[in-house]
Amino acid sequence: MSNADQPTGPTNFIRNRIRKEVAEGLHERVITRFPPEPNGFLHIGHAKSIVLNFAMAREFGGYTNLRYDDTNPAREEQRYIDAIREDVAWLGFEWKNECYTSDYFQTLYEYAEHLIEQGLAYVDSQDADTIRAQRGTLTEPGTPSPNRDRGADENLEIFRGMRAGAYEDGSHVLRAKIDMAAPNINLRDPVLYRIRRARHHRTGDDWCIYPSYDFAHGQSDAIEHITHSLCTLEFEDHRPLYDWLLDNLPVPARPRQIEFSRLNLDFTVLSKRRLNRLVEEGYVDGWDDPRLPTIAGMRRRGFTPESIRRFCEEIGVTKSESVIPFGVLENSLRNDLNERAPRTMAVLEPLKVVLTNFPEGQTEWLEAPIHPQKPELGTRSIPLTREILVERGDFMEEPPKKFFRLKPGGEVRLRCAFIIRCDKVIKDESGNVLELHCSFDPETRTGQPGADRKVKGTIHWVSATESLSARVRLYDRLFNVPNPASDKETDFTDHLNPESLVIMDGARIEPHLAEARPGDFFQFERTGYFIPDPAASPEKPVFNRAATLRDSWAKIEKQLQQAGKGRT
RNA sequence: AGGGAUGUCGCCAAGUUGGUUAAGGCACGGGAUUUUGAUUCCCGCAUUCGCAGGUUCGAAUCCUGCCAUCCCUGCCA
Repeated sequence: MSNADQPTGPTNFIRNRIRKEVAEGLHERVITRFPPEPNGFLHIGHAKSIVLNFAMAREFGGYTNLRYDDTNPAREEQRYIDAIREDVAWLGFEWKNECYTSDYFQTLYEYAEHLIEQGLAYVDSQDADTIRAQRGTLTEPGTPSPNRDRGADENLEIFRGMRAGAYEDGSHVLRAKIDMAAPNINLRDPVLYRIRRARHHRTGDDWCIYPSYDFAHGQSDAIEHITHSLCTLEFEDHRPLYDWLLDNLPVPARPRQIEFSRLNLDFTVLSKRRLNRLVEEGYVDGWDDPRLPTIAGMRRRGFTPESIRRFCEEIGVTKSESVIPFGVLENSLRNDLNERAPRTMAVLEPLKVVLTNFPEGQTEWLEAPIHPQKPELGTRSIPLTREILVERGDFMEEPPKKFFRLKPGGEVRLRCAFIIRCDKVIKDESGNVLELHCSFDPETRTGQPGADRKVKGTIHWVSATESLSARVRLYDRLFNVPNPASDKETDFTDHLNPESLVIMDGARIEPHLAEARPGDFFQFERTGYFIPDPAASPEKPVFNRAATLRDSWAKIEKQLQQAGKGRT
């Protein structure tokens, strides 16, 4: 899998700008970077950034680096690095270099000394609270630190002492000397370095001072000769600082930062903080829970890399904040899997049907197409027996109008088999339907001349004796409100959907599904797209539902219900 | 004394050197095909571009003012 097998996406302001710059000869090639902080798993919002970064570089003859932005050892871990690497690769992208901001710690340190020597940075020996209080407010300017005019030599001496470990955590910071009255708060002498005795996952105890994001990011971009540093809108205010640092440091290249709006999806959360809480507090089963919008979760849910990439291209890249309906994501999966998924039948909530005119003890093997629109994909064999199972929901004793499935005295087609008529409903003493007695019409058997007789409905089924039992996990949206994080009064976890996971242990599947392996995907006809769970085994098949099929009957049913309510 | 952004159909989003009929996708409504109420296929869906003025033969595109929303006061990224 290479970066190149993606089609060029629709036009957007970044692509247009780069195209123009390239046309003007500003760049020989475009080099981008994807810079996650390894403090959590990647989610669909990151995918948007990944797709953008790789697309721009690919389109303009360059490459993309994967750069771990690891400047805060207190929050970063190796396991996240590994997960991120796996996810980017799984999405289908090949980065040129695997980089770490920590690779540049020495250079960054030298840049800091350079700034001090130029009189553009100073050591502040006040505590965090004091510095915060002096920063001013949104409408009032800050006040200068008493250390602001410390001489370069003294600054250098203390800074070297900081690096050497001579001082306590928090006793000094290095600050840029810009403008305490700047309307942009990021320019009010931002902190560049802090003392932090924490073991770094890569550099160990080599350093006890660490650069801030602002001091690290632009310089790292320059070191890697990144031409376009694409990031999200909240960094827009940082761009003047990004530029100030690059303008005042002897960097080897001059990258430009361009901001775009981050992805929002309804009925879920896309902040690492909240995702982390869901995982840490046990609301979900780890970072790869299929209900999570993490790449790992979506992979386990059954999303394909293709569908995620397509989604990211469909939604576009702009600077306006937008919320994409979750259904758009599901749709891109459906579009992909509709083309590629082999068809099979599974009955989630079985109801026994006895075919009274079918010989007892006989198993007949039928050939069913793997894909109705693609006969070249061949057929599969499915066993038919006297006793079969159909979906409980496909039978109604007193159906509403337009119910085209099984009802007493009614006819329906068994997919890939023949038309049956419901002759008798067997119930227990409390009125629960136990089984149905049906007779089939041999003339209508698939392949027979009578097979084209029309009936309104076709239902799926499985042999009662030859099918396999399986566990099926049905996933639904994690939250029951469109924007769970919007409400300031309640915690977002209050909006968790209690039915986001429904486990069906009595499902029955076609026998060939015993051979299903991780990486396979299927359409269970009429019910949805499913994949084998990685934890499943041939002895105990488990399937996860990635998405339902579009269901216009559900829509009609809803309308009927509402119409009924309206009348009373 | 604030600064930075954004506002085109229910949701995304093209379109911005002003040029006449405002792409496309999703959703929605209608119809056809269908042994998945799936898929596929037709048709419909903004006299209008946050609002109000102005410039112009002509404005979503230029100017002025206003309104709404988002981001910024971590030694997080």
